[in-house]
Amino acid sequence: MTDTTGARAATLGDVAARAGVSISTASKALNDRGDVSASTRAKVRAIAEELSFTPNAMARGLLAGRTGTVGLLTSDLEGRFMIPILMGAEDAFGAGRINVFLCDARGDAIREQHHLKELLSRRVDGIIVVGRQTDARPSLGQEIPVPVVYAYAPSDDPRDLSLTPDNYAGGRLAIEHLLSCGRRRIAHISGDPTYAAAQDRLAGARAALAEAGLELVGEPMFSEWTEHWGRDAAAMLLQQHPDIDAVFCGSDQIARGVLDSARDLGRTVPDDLAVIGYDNWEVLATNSRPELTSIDANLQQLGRQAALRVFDAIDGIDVGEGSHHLPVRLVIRGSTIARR
Amino acid sequence: MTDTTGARAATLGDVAARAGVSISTASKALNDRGDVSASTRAKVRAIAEELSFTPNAMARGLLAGRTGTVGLLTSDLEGRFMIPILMGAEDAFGAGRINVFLCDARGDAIREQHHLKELLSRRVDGIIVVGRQTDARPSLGQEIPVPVVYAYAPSDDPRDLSLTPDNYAGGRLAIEHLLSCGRRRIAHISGDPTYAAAQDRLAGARAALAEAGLELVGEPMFSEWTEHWGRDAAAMLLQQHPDIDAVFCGSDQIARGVLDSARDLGRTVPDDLAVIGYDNWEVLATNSRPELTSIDANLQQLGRQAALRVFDAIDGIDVGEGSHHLPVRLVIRGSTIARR
DNA sequence: GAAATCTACGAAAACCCTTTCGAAAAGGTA
DNA sequence: TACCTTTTCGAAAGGGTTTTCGTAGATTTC
Repeated sequence: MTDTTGARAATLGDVAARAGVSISTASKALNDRGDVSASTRAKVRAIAEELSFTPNAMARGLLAGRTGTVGLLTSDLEGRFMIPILMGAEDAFGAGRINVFLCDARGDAIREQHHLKELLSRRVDGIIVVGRQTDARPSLGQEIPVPVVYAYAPSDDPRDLSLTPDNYAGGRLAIEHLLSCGRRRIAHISGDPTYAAAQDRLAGARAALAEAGLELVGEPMFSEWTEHWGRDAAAMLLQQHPDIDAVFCGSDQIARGVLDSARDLGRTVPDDLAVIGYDNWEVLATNSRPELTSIDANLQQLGRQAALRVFDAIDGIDVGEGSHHLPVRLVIRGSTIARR
Repeated sequence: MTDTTGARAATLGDVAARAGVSISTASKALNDRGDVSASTRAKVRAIAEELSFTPNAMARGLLAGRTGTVGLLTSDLEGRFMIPILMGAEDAFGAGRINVFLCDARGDAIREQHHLKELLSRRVDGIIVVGRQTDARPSLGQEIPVPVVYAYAPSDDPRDLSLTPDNYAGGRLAIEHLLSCGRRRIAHISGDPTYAAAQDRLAGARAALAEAGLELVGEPMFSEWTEHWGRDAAAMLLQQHPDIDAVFCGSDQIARGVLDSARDLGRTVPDDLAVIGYDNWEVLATNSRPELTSIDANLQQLGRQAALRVFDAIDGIDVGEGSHHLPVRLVIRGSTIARR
């Protein structure tokens, strides 16, 4: 246990006293400001180094009126969508010498309010709200004295700025890819139909099919975002419509289940049946047989974007409002195109 | 975009002025301290509410010498081991009105130093260092003016306090469970042999076997922590030693691969072959056929513990030193015991 | 009615830093 | 020598809060 208790951190006053100069001179020496002789500057610097002086960010912030901190308010840390977003944001902020307060509300509105108050009392310069679904979530309100950006889950108030992945485009992209692979009889297995993500992806898929003069084979199948459901659904599907040549899955987990059932039923992927997933969850997508083609929502990029918007807002740049749908990306692997 | 720019947050002075009392009286009224008449207190409270006054935590911290913040220094946010630890810590801190600064060093020592300096300049009251492997990592040093606790990856300096899951006990537990299921011919497939986790689990497993007068069947197989390797290794293993009745896998991913190959080769799990994983990664463990028995490292608990230790250290309680190995837990599912 | 005791409030210090402005010292010019 | 410029430094304010201590007024006691 590192515990140098009692060893109070050195203050600027300590440095100044030790160097035999005034506090103001010491400050100027350390910050390259004002008129300080080279010798004095060097001396102060040396002493500061020796005492391992670190300016107190609070005292500094008190003066500047900015803290150089940002709050990251998530609904559900567990959710794997949070992590890349969080990484992207942390990354962007880190580059700008801003530190991140992490708060996990556990999906509880009361806890969220509580955390929000804490963040405000810490005088964060901005807030990013990360939701766990792409469904709209309640706005924190317009009364917040710092800029707020919503990531992944958009705010239900159009006056807020929200960044969310473009699930519609993702659905299109998936189908367009399958079509370009020569598939024509395409079915859709997805997760919980109450998720906006499920509906948006389906809508995109239908639009792309319609443009090609096609329709989904059978009704889209909804239930859970699990491998189990993927297996069960695929088994039913292949029995009812043995003539399908592709399945667009609402998630990689579902796709894994579909691959499993397809193998059980003697269908060869991708020759006989192409399978495309969604989310590009590497652990699942790159470890299946064959590896899984998937749609990647560029979440880390989304986190970066959110951070940059907050940056701009802090600098007084107007960053707009409304829901912005960020582009997604197709990652092609063996489940849709045979190797060589 | 919520942006009430210019709407400076209300200060205690504003409240006091509006209430027609002095700043000190206002402070006492809001903090239930000192002698304030009930009527004055009520009045101040009402005004504070009206102005939605939130005390400036910086100014408060400046005085108190404590910030009520803790730094969480991770090496690799992506790693899924971080997240539960982070959740546990955030949870414990949240209960104590402490906020968490999150810093991701991306596994880079220089970036870590950089973040450390930032945290110190923010005058965090304590630091938790979360590593991505259970291998010992370089200590941050003894010169840090606040308590430091290492979680998951222990520090290489025994004077530091480290909390790490007990992989040795995990290995024992896995084998003891297999033995109690009546298995006697047990093989081991694990990941990267340079990981302390791999070696510790193996050592625990061997110890448990030795106590039963048994040995591993064949040499333990090491390579990667992937499903692919699990499949390949299992195929080899079952060819070389068709008579094995159980496989202890170093990770759930490997176990998934083993299940896959076993099915391909016509082995029935668990009747014919028991499989046990490690990490209890729910997404993998509960979606396999059959579901996977696994060892859970209680990471969220570990995060909580780390937070509590930091709490204690902040309160001046000596929390000890050295590497502490936290208990792990067996989660039994269908891959080792047939349903009913 | 004077002295002692309470009660309620305010002034001011302290926390640590940055910044502005004024002053002193050093050097140069007429 | 008197005056001016340049350079270097320090005093002090300001930021928002908590806390200590002093004081004025109200109330009680003999």
